[in-house]
Amino acid sequence: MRHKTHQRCMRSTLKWAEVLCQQKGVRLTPGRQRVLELICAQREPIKAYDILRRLQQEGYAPHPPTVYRALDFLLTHKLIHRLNSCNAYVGCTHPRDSHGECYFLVCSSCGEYHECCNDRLANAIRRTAKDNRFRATHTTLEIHGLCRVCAATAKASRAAL
Amino acid sequence: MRHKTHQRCMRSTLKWAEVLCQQKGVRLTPGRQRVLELICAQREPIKAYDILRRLQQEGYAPHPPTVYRALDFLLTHKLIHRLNSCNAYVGCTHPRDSHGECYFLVCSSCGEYHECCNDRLANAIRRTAKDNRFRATHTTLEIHGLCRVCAATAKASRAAL
DNA sequence: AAAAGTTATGTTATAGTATAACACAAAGAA
DNA sequence: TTCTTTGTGTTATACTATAACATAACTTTT
Repeated sequence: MRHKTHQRCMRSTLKWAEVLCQQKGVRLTPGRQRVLELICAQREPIKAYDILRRLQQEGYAPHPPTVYRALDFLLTHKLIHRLNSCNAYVGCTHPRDSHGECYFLVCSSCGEYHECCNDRLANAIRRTAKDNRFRATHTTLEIHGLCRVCAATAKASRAAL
Repeated sequence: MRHKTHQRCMRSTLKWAEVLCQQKGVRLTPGRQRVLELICAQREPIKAYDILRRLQQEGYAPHPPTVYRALDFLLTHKLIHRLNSCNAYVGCTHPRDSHGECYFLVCSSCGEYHECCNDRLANAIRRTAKDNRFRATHTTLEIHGLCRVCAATAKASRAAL
């Protein structure tokens, strides 16, 4: 399967954000949009206070609550996700899809993330919940390790020793 | 499948901690042991600063680093786990087992947690990593929702309306 | 037992993450 | 317009975690 490039996904997310907010009758204010842009411009998860610092560099100097409010809004509408294991935020790479749960691969070396919301995981989670008579509402699944590129690099540098 | 009671698991963890540390030649100091006891005495995840407050009530008044060091030690030796989605710590309910990854069910209503480290989940994660040529090292998996008891209660109270 | 080395704890300070509460402003509805 | 709702500004503070350095306790060697 071919993936869209990160850039294309992210342009698409920004475009989609407008459409979605229009549809839902909620407001994608300049502040919210700018936060979404910053998040989407990165291939790596970004932290709330890093967003804050970027905005300050731009001359727009919000306080923490402003940023967290924008994050809450974007999370609510599933335009971004929060990685609990990193205290960081990522742009959703498939914001148009009917949102089930989102699962993530995160590279410990280069920091890149990749959404991996497949049925096998979803089923395993659903069945685990069922076996425990547990009514699942939300799942955090974050797989850390080395992405294919960094794994290859690591292997090469071990071989060179 | 029958589960051991929480209490029994936890007495077992405390006992095992001594044996394990003996085997590994590391020291289960009074402070570390006390932190482990506090964590194991709870059916719910407990937060670092709650541990701190409890210890202060006991007259032993450590500063945050002391508690976090104890937590690090216990995490390292897999006597406890950290729930990233809660910023909280739980006692391991199967500390003797050769430790693969641990996955959790956490009840949003009563707070109880349950480890659910089954092969289906492990396989789904392994295959997802493989499909993405990702070398996984550590996974956070925390399923939130209602445990069987709270789900039943919720259902009953809806019916009563 | 003394000295030296290692591991653990105490202490101070501070970094990093997030929200409560209230005032004000902007946008939409009556 | 006036009212209502929604969003932002601002201050203050709560919560989570660690760096850095001093001291103490335990181990090993002499």
